[in-house]
Amino acid sequence: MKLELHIKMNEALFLRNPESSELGKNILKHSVQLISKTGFEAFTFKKLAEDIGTTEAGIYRYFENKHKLLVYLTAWYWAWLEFQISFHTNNMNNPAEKLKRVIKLLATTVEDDENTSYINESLLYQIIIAEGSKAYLTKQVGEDNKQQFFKPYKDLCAVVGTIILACCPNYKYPKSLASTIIEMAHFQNFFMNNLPSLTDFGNNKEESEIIAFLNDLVFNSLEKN
Amino acid sequence: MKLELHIKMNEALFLRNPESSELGKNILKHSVQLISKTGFEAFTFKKLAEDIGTTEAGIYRYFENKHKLLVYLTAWYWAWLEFQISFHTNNMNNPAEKLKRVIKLLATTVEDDENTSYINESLLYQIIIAEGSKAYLTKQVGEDNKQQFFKPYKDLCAVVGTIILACCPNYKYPKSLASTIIEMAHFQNFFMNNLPSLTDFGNNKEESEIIAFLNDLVFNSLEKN
DNA sequence: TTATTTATGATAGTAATGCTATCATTTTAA
DNA sequence: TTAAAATGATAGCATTACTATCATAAATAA
Repeated sequence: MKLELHIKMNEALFLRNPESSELGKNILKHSVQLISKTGFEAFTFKKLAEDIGTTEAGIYRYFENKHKLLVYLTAWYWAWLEFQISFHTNNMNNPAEKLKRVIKLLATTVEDDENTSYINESLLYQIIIAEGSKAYLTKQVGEDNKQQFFKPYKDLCAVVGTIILACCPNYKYPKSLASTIIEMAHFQNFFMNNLPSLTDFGNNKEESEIIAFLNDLVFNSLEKN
Repeated sequence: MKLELHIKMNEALFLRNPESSELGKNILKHSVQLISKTGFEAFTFKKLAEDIGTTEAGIYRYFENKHKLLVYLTAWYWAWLEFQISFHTNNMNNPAEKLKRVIKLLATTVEDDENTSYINESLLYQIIIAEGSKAYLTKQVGEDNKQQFFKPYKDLCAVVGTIILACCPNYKYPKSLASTIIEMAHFQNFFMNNLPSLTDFGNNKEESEIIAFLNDLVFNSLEKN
Protein backbone atom coordinates (compact mmCIF):
# COMPACT_ATOMS: atom_id res chain seq x y z
CA MET A 1 0.00 0.00 0.00
CA LYS A 2 1.29 3.43 -0.84
CA LEU A 3 -0.65 6.51 0.08
CA GLU A 4 0.45 9.76 -1.35
CA LEU A 5 -0.02 12.85 0.74
CA HIS A 6 -1.43 15.67 -1.26
CA ILE A 7 -1.33 19.28 -0.12
CA LYS A 8 -3.87 21.59 -1.63
CA MET A 9 -2.16 24.86 -2.36
CA ASN A 10 -3.57 28.38 -2.50
CA GLU A 11 -4.38 28.97 -6.16
CA ALA A 12 -3.30 32.58 -6.08
CA LEU A 13 0.27 31.39 -5.63
CA PHE A 14 0.62 30.15 -9.18
CA LEU A 15 -0.59 30.93 -12.68
CA ARG A 16 -0.78 27.30 -13.67
CA ASN A 17 -0.80 24.53 -11.10
CA PRO A 18 2.71 23.08 -11.03
CA GLU A 19 1.37 19.77 -9.76
CA SER A 20 -0.72 19.33 -12.87
CA SER A 21 2.09 18.51 -15.30
CA GLU A 22 5.54 17.05 -15.64
CA LEU A 23 7.04 20.45 -16.38
CA GLY A 24 5.35 21.87 -13.32
CA LYS A 25 6.68 19.11 -11.10
CA ASN A 26 10.11 19.63 -12.59
CA ILE A 27 9.90 23.30 -11.73
CA LEU A 28 9.23 22.43 -8.11
CA LYS A 29 11.87 19.74 -7.97
CA HIS A 30 14.63 21.71 -9.65
CA SER A 31 13.82 24.97 -7.92
CA VAL A 32 14.33 23.28 -4.57
CA GLN A 33 17.66 21.93 -5.75
CA LEU A 34 18.79 25.17 -7.33
CA ILE A 35 17.71 27.49 -4.53
CA SER A 36 19.38 25.31 -1.93
CA LYS A 37 22.52 25.24 -4.06
CA THR A 38 22.85 28.88 -5.09
CA GLY A 39 20.73 30.70 -2.54
CA PHE A 40 17.59 32.65 -3.33
CA GLU A 41 19.35 35.85 -4.42
CA ALA A 42 21.38 34.20 -7.16
CA PHE A 43 18.50 31.98 -8.21
CA THR A 44 16.85 33.04 -11.49
CA PHE A 45 14.17 31.58 -13.73
CA LYS A 46 16.69 31.53 -16.55
CA LYS A 47 19.04 29.24 -14.63
CA LEU A 48 16.11 27.13 -13.50
CA ALA A 49 14.95 26.77 -17.11
CA GLU A 50 18.42 25.69 -18.24
CA ASP A 51 18.53 23.20 -15.38
CA ILE A 52 15.25 21.67 -16.40
CA GLY A 53 15.88 21.90 -20.11
CA THR A 54 13.02 24.24 -20.86
CA THR A 55 12.80 27.96 -21.48
CA GLU A 56 12.40 30.94 -19.21
CA ALA A 57 9.00 31.67 -20.69
CA GLY A 58 8.00 28.16 -19.75
CA ILE A 59 8.59 28.85 -16.08
CA TYR A 60 6.72 32.13 -16.22
CA ARG A 61 3.63 30.25 -17.31
CA TYR A 62 3.61 28.60 -13.89
CA PHE A 63 4.88 31.27 -11.54
CA GLU A 64 4.60 35.02 -11.81
CA ASN A 65 8.06 35.54 -10.32
CA LYS A 66 10.56 33.95 -8.02
CA HIS A 67 9.05 35.50 -4.92
CA LYS A 68 5.76 33.70 -5.53
CA LEU A 69 7.68 30.49 -6.05
CA LEU A 70 9.48 30.93 -2.73
CA VAL A 71 6.19 31.64 -1.00
CA TYR A 72 4.75 28.54 -2.64
CA LEU A 73 7.61 26.38 -1.38
CA THR A 74 7.48 27.75 2.15
CA ALA A 75 3.69 27.39 2.27
CA TRP A 76 4.07 23.82 1.07
CA TYR A 77 6.60 23.16 3.78
CA TRP A 78 4.45 24.57 6.58
CA ALA A 79 1.45 22.60 5.41
CA TRP A 80 3.55 19.46 5.14
CA LEU A 81 4.98 20.04 8.61
CA GLU A 82 1.58 20.58 10.10
CA PHE A 83 0.57 17.21 8.73
CA GLN A 84 3.73 15.60 10.12
CA ILE A 85 2.92 17.06 13.50
CA SER A 86 -0.68 15.96 13.49
CA PHE A 87 0.44 12.50 12.34
CA HIS A 88 3.23 12.06 14.87
CA THR A 89 1.37 13.50 17.84
CA ASN A 90 -1.84 11.66 17.09
CA ASN A 91 -3.17 9.81 20.11
CA MET A 92 -0.70 11.42 22.46
CA ASN A 93 -2.72 12.48 25.46
CA ASN A 94 -0.05 14.23 27.49
CA PRO A 95 0.19 17.76 26.11
CA ALA A 96 3.71 18.26 27.44
CA GLU A 97 4.89 15.17 25.60
CA LYS A 98 3.08 16.44 22.56
CA LEU A 99 4.84 19.78 22.75
CA LYS A 100 8.20 18.07 23.10
CA ARG A 101 7.47 16.04 20.03
CA VAL A 102 6.55 19.19 18.13
CA ILE A 103 9.79 20.88 19.12
CA LYS A 104 11.70 17.85 17.98
CA LEU A 105 9.92 17.82 14.63
CA LEU A 106 10.58 21.52 14.14
CA ALA A 107 14.27 21.31 14.92
CA THR A 108 15.20 18.03 13.29
CA THR A 109 16.58 17.84 9.79
CA VAL A 110 14.01 16.07 7.73
CA GLU A 111 14.99 13.11 5.63
CA ASP A 112 13.77 13.14 2.09
CA ASP A 113 10.76 10.94 1.75
CA GLU A 114 11.90 9.53 -1.63
CA ASN A 115 8.48 8.24 -2.50
CA THR A 116 6.17 11.00 -1.46
CA SER A 117 6.73 13.55 -4.13
CA TYR A 118 8.85 15.57 -6.44
CA ILE A 119 9.85 17.74 -3.49
CA ASN A 120 13.00 16.86 -1.62
CA GLU A 121 11.98 17.63 1.93
CA SER A 122 15.53 17.53 3.20
CA LEU A 123 16.71 20.24 0.79
CA LEU A 124 13.51 22.17 1.37
CA TYR A 125 14.23 22.19 5.09
CA GLN A 126 17.56 23.86 4.35
CA ILE A 127 15.78 26.43 2.21
CA ILE A 128 13.32 27.13 5.00
CA ILE A 129 16.17 27.71 7.41
CA ALA A 130 18.17 30.03 5.18
CA GLU A 131 15.50 31.68 3.04
CA GLY A 132 12.20 31.08 4.79
CA SER A 133 11.90 34.48 6.44
CA LYS A 134 12.40 36.19 3.09
CA ALA A 135 8.96 34.97 2.12
CA TYR A 136 7.39 37.49 4.49
CA LEU A 137 10.17 40.03 5.13
CA THR A 138 9.05 42.17 2.19
CA LYS A 139 7.14 45.35 1.55
CA GLN A 140 4.30 43.29 0.05
CA VAL A 141 3.73 41.28 3.21
CA GLY A 142 0.39 42.98 3.74
CA GLU A 143 -1.02 42.14 0.32
CA ASP A 144 0.45 38.65 0.41
CA ASN A 145 -1.18 38.14 3.76
CA LYS A 146 -4.53 39.37 2.47
CA GLN A 147 -4.30 36.70 -0.19
CA GLN A 148 -3.77 34.12 2.56
CA PHE A 149 -0.30 33.16 1.39
CA PHE A 150 0.87 32.66 4.96
CA LYS A 151 -2.13 30.68 6.12
CA PRO A 152 -0.19 27.41 6.48
CA TYR A 153 2.36 29.16 8.67
CA LYS A 154 -0.34 30.79 10.75
CA ASP A 155 -2.21 27.50 11.02
CA LEU A 156 0.90 25.73 12.23
CA CYS A 157 1.49 28.48 14.73
CA ALA A 158 -2.10 28.17 15.93
CA VAL A 159 -1.70 24.43 16.35
CA VAL A 160 1.44 24.88 18.43
CA GLY A 161 -0.24 27.65 20.41
CA THR A 162 -3.13 25.34 21.22
CA ILE A 163 -0.79 22.65 22.51
CA ILE A 164 0.97 25.26 24.62
CA LEU A 165 -2.36 26.27 26.14
CA ALA A 166 -3.20 22.63 26.77
CA CYS A 167 0.04 22.39 28.74
CA CYS A 168 -0.67 25.52 30.67
CA PRO A 169 -4.07 27.19 30.36
CA ASN A 170 -2.93 30.32 32.20
CA TYR A 171 0.01 31.06 29.96
CA LYS A 172 -0.38 34.53 28.54
CA TYR A 173 1.61 34.34 25.29
CA PRO A 174 0.80 31.08 23.51
CA LYS A 175 0.98 32.48 20.00
CA SER A 176 4.14 34.49 20.51
CA LEU A 177 5.79 31.53 22.19
CA ALA A 178 4.72 29.36 19.28
CA SER A 179 6.22 31.69 16.68
CA THR A 180 9.32 32.00 18.84
CA ILE A 181 9.80 28.23 18.95
CA ILE A 182 9.27 27.90 15.23
CA GLU A 183 11.60 30.72 14.26
CA MET A 184 14.27 29.79 16.76
CA ALA A 185 14.28 26.14 15.76
CA HIS A 186 15.52 27.41 12.41
CA PHE A 187 17.59 30.42 13.41
CA GLN A 188 19.55 28.55 16.04
CA ASN A 189 20.29 25.95 13.41
CA PHE A 190 21.46 28.60 10.96
CA PHE A 191 23.55 30.30 13.62
CA MET A 192 25.04 27.04 14.83
CA ASN A 193 26.29 26.29 11.33
CA ASN A 194 27.20 29.78 10.17
CA LEU A 195 27.65 32.14 13.09
CA PRO A 196 28.32 29.68 15.90
CA SER A 197 29.29 32.27 18.49
CA LEU A 198 25.65 33.35 18.54
CA THR A 199 24.78 29.98 20.05
CA ASP A 200 25.98 27.55 22.69
CA PHE A 201 26.18 24.73 20.18
CA GLY A 202 29.24 25.70 18.17
CA ASN A 203 31.42 22.83 19.32
CA ASN A 204 29.26 19.82 18.69
CA LYS A 205 26.83 21.27 16.19
CA GLU A 206 24.18 18.86 17.35
CA GLU A 207 20.54 19.43 16.63
CA SER A 208 19.77 17.66 19.88
CA GLU A 209 21.24 20.62 21.75
CA ILE A 210 18.93 23.03 19.98
CA ILE A 211 16.05 20.81 20.97
CA ALA A 212 17.27 20.76 24.57
CA PHE A 213 17.56 24.56 24.58
CA LEU A 214 14.04 25.01 23.21
CA ASN A 215 12.61 22.50 25.66
CA ASP A 216 14.32 24.28 28.51
CA LEU A 217 13.04 27.64 27.30
CA VAL A 218 9.48 26.50 26.79
CA PHE A 219 8.95 24.31 29.81
CA ASN A 220 10.49 26.71 32.26
CA SER A 221 8.00 29.28 31.01
CA LEU A 222 5.05 26.95 31.20
CA GLU A 223 5.82 25.33 34.51
CA LYS A 224 6.17 28.69 36.16
CA ASN A 225 2.68 29.71 35.24
CA MET B 1 28.62 70.70 25.55
CA LYS B 2 27.90 68.40 22.66
CA LEU B 3 29.72 65.14 22.36
CA GLU B 4 29.35 63.21 19.18
CA LEU B 5 29.43 59.46 19.35
CA HIS B 6 31.63 57.99 16.70
CA ILE B 7 31.49 54.37 15.69
CA LYS B 8 34.56 52.97 14.04
CA MET B 9 33.44 50.75 11.20
CA ASN B 10 35.15 47.74 9.66
CA GLU B 11 37.09 49.07 6.68
CA ALA B 12 36.34 46.08 4.52
CA LEU B 13 32.71 47.16 4.44
CA PHE B 14 33.35 50.11 2.16
CA LEU B 15 35.61 51.22 -0.66
CA ARG B 16 35.79 54.78 0.55
CA ASN B 17 34.79 55.77 4.05
CA PRO B 18 31.30 57.28 3.81
CA GLU B 19 31.91 59.27 6.97
CA SER B 20 34.80 61.11 5.35
CA SER B 21 32.78 63.32 3.00
CA GLU B 22 29.48 65.05 2.49
CA LEU B 23 28.58 62.71 -0.35
CA GLY B 24 29.37 59.72 1.83
CA LYS B 25 27.20 61.01 4.63
CA ASN B 26 24.43 61.67 2.15
CA ILE B 27 24.69 58.11 0.96
CA LEU B 28 24.16 56.86 4.49
CA LYS B 29 21.38 59.29 5.23
CA HIS B 30 19.43 58.76 2.03
CA SER B 31 19.97 55.02 1.92
CA VAL B 32 18.32 54.72 5.32
CA GLN B 33 15.40 56.78 4.09
CA LEU B 34 15.09 54.97 0.78
CA ILE B 35 15.47 51.43 2.11
CA SER B 36 12.91 52.05 4.82
CA LYS B 37 10.57 53.50 2.23
CA THR B 38 10.89 51.00 -0.63
CA GLY B 39 12.29 47.93 1.07
CA PHE B 40 15.68 46.43 0.38
CA GLU B 41 14.64 44.45 -2.72
CA ALA B 42 13.40 47.47 -4.62
CA PHE B 43 16.25 49.66 -3.43
CA THR B 44 18.91 50.35 -6.09
CA PHE B 45 21.99 52.54 -6.30
CA LYS B 46 20.43 54.30 -9.27
CA LYS B 47 17.42 55.42 -7.25
CA LEU B 48 19.66 56.34 -4.36
CA ALA B 49 21.83 58.46 -6.67
CA GLU B 50 18.80 60.27 -8.03
CA ASP B 51 17.60 60.86 -4.50
CA ILE B 52 20.90 62.41 -3.51
CA GLY B 53 21.44 64.23 -6.77
CA THR B 54 24.60 62.40 -7.72
CA THR B 55 25.34 59.58 -10.12
CA GLU B 56 25.28 55.82 -9.78
CA ALA B 57 29.03 55.70 -10.29
CA GLY B 58 29.37 58.07 -7.38
CA ILE B 59 27.74 55.59 -5.02
CA TYR B 60 29.88 52.74 -6.30
CA ARG B 61 32.96 54.64 -5.25
CA TYR B 62 31.81 54.19 -1.65
CA PHE B 63 30.10 50.81 -1.59
CA GLU B 64 30.78 47.76 -3.69
CA ASN B 65 27.11 46.83 -3.83
CA LYS B 66 23.90 47.17 -1.92
CA HIS B 67 24.52 44.10 0.18
CA LYS B 68 27.67 45.65 1.63
CA LEU B 69 25.72 48.82 2.35
CA LEU B 70 23.06 46.85 4.20
CA VAL B 71 25.71 45.04 6.20
CA TYR B 72 27.30 48.41 6.97
CA LEU B 73 24.02 49.82 8.24
CA THR B 74 23.21 46.78 10.36
CA ALA B 75 26.73 46.68 11.78
CA TRP B 76 26.42 50.38 12.61
CA TYR B 77 23.13 49.73 14.35
CA TRP B 78 24.47 46.87 16.46
CA ALA B 79 27.49 48.90 17.49
CA TRP B 80 25.28 51.88 18.31
CA LEU B 81 22.94 49.69 20.31
CA GLU B 82 25.78 48.14 22.24
CA PHE B 83 26.83 51.61 23.22
CA GLN B 84 23.30 52.51 24.22
CA ILE B 85 23.16 49.44 26.38
CA SER B 86 26.49 50.06 28.04
CA PHE B 87 25.46 53.67 28.62
CA HIS B 88 22.01 52.97 30.01
CA THR B 89 23.01 50.04 32.17
CA ASN B 90 26.11 51.69 33.49
CA ASN B 91 26.31 51.56 37.28
CA MET B 92 23.39 49.21 37.58
CA ASN B 93 24.51 46.52 39.96
CA ASN B 94 21.51 44.23 39.89
CA PRO B 95 22.01 41.98 36.84
CA ALA B 96 18.30 41.17 36.59
CA GLU B 97 17.47 44.87 36.39
CA LYS B 98 20.21 45.22 33.86
CA LEU B 99 18.78 42.45 31.72
CA LYS B 100 15.33 44.02 31.91
CA ARG B 101 16.78 47.29 30.75
CA VAL B 102 18.50 45.53 27.85
CA ILE B 103 15.27 43.87 26.77
CA LYS B 104 13.54 47.20 26.88
CA LEU B 105 16.24 48.83 24.78
CA LEU B 106 16.08 46.02 22.24
CA ALA B 107 12.33 46.10 21.86
CA THR B 108 11.66 49.83 22.01
CA THR B 109 11.36 51.95 18.90
CA VAL B 110 14.28 54.30 18.98
CA GLU B 111 13.73 57.99 18.57
CA ASP B 112 15.96 59.72 16.10
CA ASP B 113 18.74 61.51 17.86
CA GLU B 114 18.57 64.58 15.60
CA ASN B 115 21.97 65.78 16.61
CA THR B 116 24.04 62.67 16.71
CA SER B 117 24.58 62.03 13.07
CA TYR B 118 23.42 61.74 9.53
CA ILE B 119 21.77 58.43 10.44
CA ASN B 120 18.13 58.47 11.42
CA GLU B 121 18.08 55.85 14.16
CA SER B 122 14.33 55.59 14.15
CA LEU B 123 14.17 54.65 10.47
CA LEU B 124 17.21 52.44 10.87
CA TYR B 125 15.40 50.53 13.61
CA GLN B 126 12.61 49.79 11.12
CA ILE B 127 15.18 48.60 8.61
CA ILE B 128 16.73 46.31 11.19
CA ILE B 129 13.35 44.80 11.94
CA ALA B 130 12.33 44.21 8.35
CA GLU B 131 15.66 43.70 6.59
CA GLY B 132 18.22 42.99 9.29
CA SER B 133 18.29 39.22 8.91
CA LYS B 134 18.97 39.58 5.19
CA ALA B 135 22.44 40.82 6.09
CA TYR B 136 23.44 37.30 7.12
CA LEU B 137 20.84 35.06 5.45
CA THR B 138 22.97 34.70 2.34
CA LYS B 139 25.27 32.17 0.74
CA GLN B 140 28.23 34.46 1.49
CA VAL B 141 27.63 34.46 5.22
CA GLY B 142 30.80 32.43 5.76
CA GLU B 143 33.08 34.82 3.90
CA ASP B 144 31.35 37.86 5.36
CA ASN B 145 31.84 36.38 8.78
CA LYS B 146 35.52 35.72 8.12
CA GLN B 147 35.87 39.40 7.33
CA GLN B 148 34.32 40.18 10.71
CA PHE B 149 31.29 41.92 9.25
CA PHE B 150 29.07 40.56 11.99
CA LYS B 151 31.38 41.35 14.86
CA PRO B 152 29.15 44.12 16.29
CA TYR B 153 26.21 41.71 16.34
CA LYS B 154 28.29 39.01 17.95
CA ASP B 155 29.71 41.46 20.45
CA LEU B 156 26.24 42.60 21.44
CA CYS B 157 25.16 39.02 21.79
CA ALA B 158 28.17 38.32 23.98
CA VAL B 159 27.35 41.31 26.21
CA VAL B 160 23.78 40.11 26.64
CA GLY B 161 25.02 36.58 27.26
CA THR B 162 27.31 37.85 29.99
CA ILE B 163 24.46 39.65 31.73
CA ILE B 164 22.38 36.48 31.51
CA LEU B 165 25.17 34.53 33.18
CA ALA B 166 25.45 37.21 35.86
CA CYS B 167 21.77 36.67 36.59
CA CYS B 168 22.12 32.95 36.66
CA PRO B 169 25.61 31.40 36.57
CA ASN B 170 24.25 27.89 36.04
CA TYR B 171 22.18 28.70 33.00
CA LYS B 172 23.28 26.48 30.16
CA TYR B 173 22.37 28.51 27.08
CA PRO B 174 23.39 32.14 27.61
CA LYS B 175 24.39 32.82 24.01
CA SER B 176 21.42 31.12 22.43
CA LEU B 177 19.09 32.89 24.82
CA ALA B 178 20.80 36.17 23.97
CA SER B 179 20.36 35.69 20.23
CA THR B 180 16.79 34.57 20.84
CA ILE B 181 15.97 37.74 22.77
CA ILE B 182 17.56 39.93 20.14
CA GLU B 183 15.90 38.26 17.19
CA MET B 184 12.54 37.97 18.87
CA ALA B 185 12.49 41.58 19.98
CA HIS B 186 12.43 42.37 16.28
CA PHE B 187 10.44 39.49 14.87
CA GLN B 188 7.62 39.86 17.35
CA ASN B 189 7.48 43.52 16.39
CA PHE B 190 7.33 42.66 12.70
CA PHE B 191 4.70 40.00 13.30
CA MET B 192 2.65 42.27 15.53
CA ASN B 193 2.43 44.85 12.76
CA ASN B 194 2.23 42.61 9.73
CA LEU B 195 1.13 39.09 10.67
CA PRO B 196 -0.56 39.75 13.99
CA SER B 197 -2.04 36.28 14.40
CA LEU B 198 1.50 35.02 14.98
CA THR B 199 1.57 37.00 18.21
CA ASP B 200 -0.59 37.78 21.22
CA PHE B 201 -0.27 41.50 20.66
CA GLY B 202 -2.48 41.98 17.62
CA ASN B 203 -5.14 44.01 19.37
CA ASN B 204 -3.17 46.70 21.11
CA LYS B 205 0.03 46.59 19.09
CA GLU B 206 1.95 47.78 22.09
CA GLU B 207 5.69 47.36 22.32
CA SER B 208 5.28 47.08 26.07
CA GLU B 209 3.58 43.73 25.55
CA ILE B 210 6.52 42.41 23.57
CA ILE B 211 8.76 43.51 26.40
CA ALA B 212 6.51 41.77 28.92
CA PHE B 213 6.59 38.59 26.85
CA LEU B 214 10.37 38.61 26.57
CA ASN B 215 10.78 39.31 30.28
CA ASP B 216 8.45 36.46 31.10
CA LEU B 217 10.32 34.15 28.74
CA VAL B 218 13.75 35.07 30.02
CA PHE B 219 13.17 35.28 33.73
CA ASN B 220 11.15 32.09 33.95
CA SER B 221 14.11 30.36 32.36
CA LEU B 222 16.66 31.98 34.62
CA GLU B 223 14.78 31.66 37.89
CA LYS B 224 14.28 27.97 37.33
CA ASN B 225 17.98 27.28 37.08
C1' DT C 1 50.94 80.75 -4.58
C1' DT C 2 51.20 77.16 -7.58
C1' DA C 3 51.35 72.37 -8.41
C1' DT C 4 49.31 68.12 -7.54
C1' DT C 5 46.67 64.90 -5.80
C1' DT C 6 41.86 63.53 -4.81
C1' DA C 7 36.88 63.65 -5.22
C1' DT C 8 33.09 64.47 -8.04
C1' DG C 9 30.11 64.85 -12.24
C1' DA C 10 28.89 63.54 -16.71
C1' DT C 11 28.49 60.21 -19.95
C1' DA C 12 28.91 55.59 -22.07
C1' DG C 13 28.75 51.00 -22.28
C1' DT C 14 28.00 45.96 -21.21
C1' DA C 15 26.21 41.68 -19.30
C1' DA C 16 22.60 39.87 -16.64
C1' DT C 17 17.90 40.08 -14.82
C1' DG C 18 13.07 40.21 -15.04
C1' DC C 19 9.90 40.14 -17.59
C1' DT C 20 6.15 39.99 -22.12
C1' DA C 21 4.88 38.64 -26.78
C1' DT C 22 4.47 35.74 -30.87
C1' DC C 23 4.03 31.67 -33.39
C1' DA C 24 4.81 26.97 -34.63
C1' DT C 25 4.56 22.37 -32.80
C1' DT C 26 3.26 18.83 -29.78
C1' DT C 27 0.25 16.71 -26.42
C1' DT C 28 -4.18 15.96 -24.29
C1' DA C 29 -9.05 15.71 -23.82
C1' DA C 30 -13.77 15.88 -25.95
C1' DT D 1 -10.42 13.32 -35.20
C1' DT D 2 -10.65 17.59 -34.09
C1' DA D 3 -10.34 21.42 -31.01
C1' DA D 4 -8.12 23.09 -27.06
C1' DA D 5 -4.33 23.47 -24.20
C1' DA D 6 0.59 23.14 -23.13
C1' DT D 7 5.22 23.50 -24.70
C1' DG D 8 9.38 25.07 -27.30
C1' DA D 9 11.81 28.43 -29.81
C1' DT D 10 12.87 32.89 -30.53
C1' DA D 11 12.70 37.89 -29.98
C1' DG D 12 12.61 41.93 -27.62
C1' DC D 13 12.61 45.52 -24.05
C1' DA D 14 13.24 48.02 -19.64
C1' DT D 15 15.78 47.75 -15.53
C1' DT D 16 19.64 46.31 -12.71
C1' DA D 17 24.26 45.89 -11.52
C1' DC D 18 28.01 47.08 -12.48
C1' DT D 19 32.92 49.20 -14.95
C1' DA D 20 35.44 52.67 -17.53
C1' DT D 21 36.76 57.20 -19.16
C1' DC D 22 37.54 61.92 -18.95
C1' DA D 23 36.83 66.63 -17.63
C1' DT D 24 36.32 69.63 -13.79
C1' DA D 25 36.22 71.20 -9.06
C1' DA D 26 37.98 71.11 -4.46
C1' DA D 27 41.27 70.17 -1.08
C1' DT D 28 46.26 69.84 0.17
C1' DA D 29 51.08 70.00 0.13
C1' DA D 30 55.27 72.12 -1.67
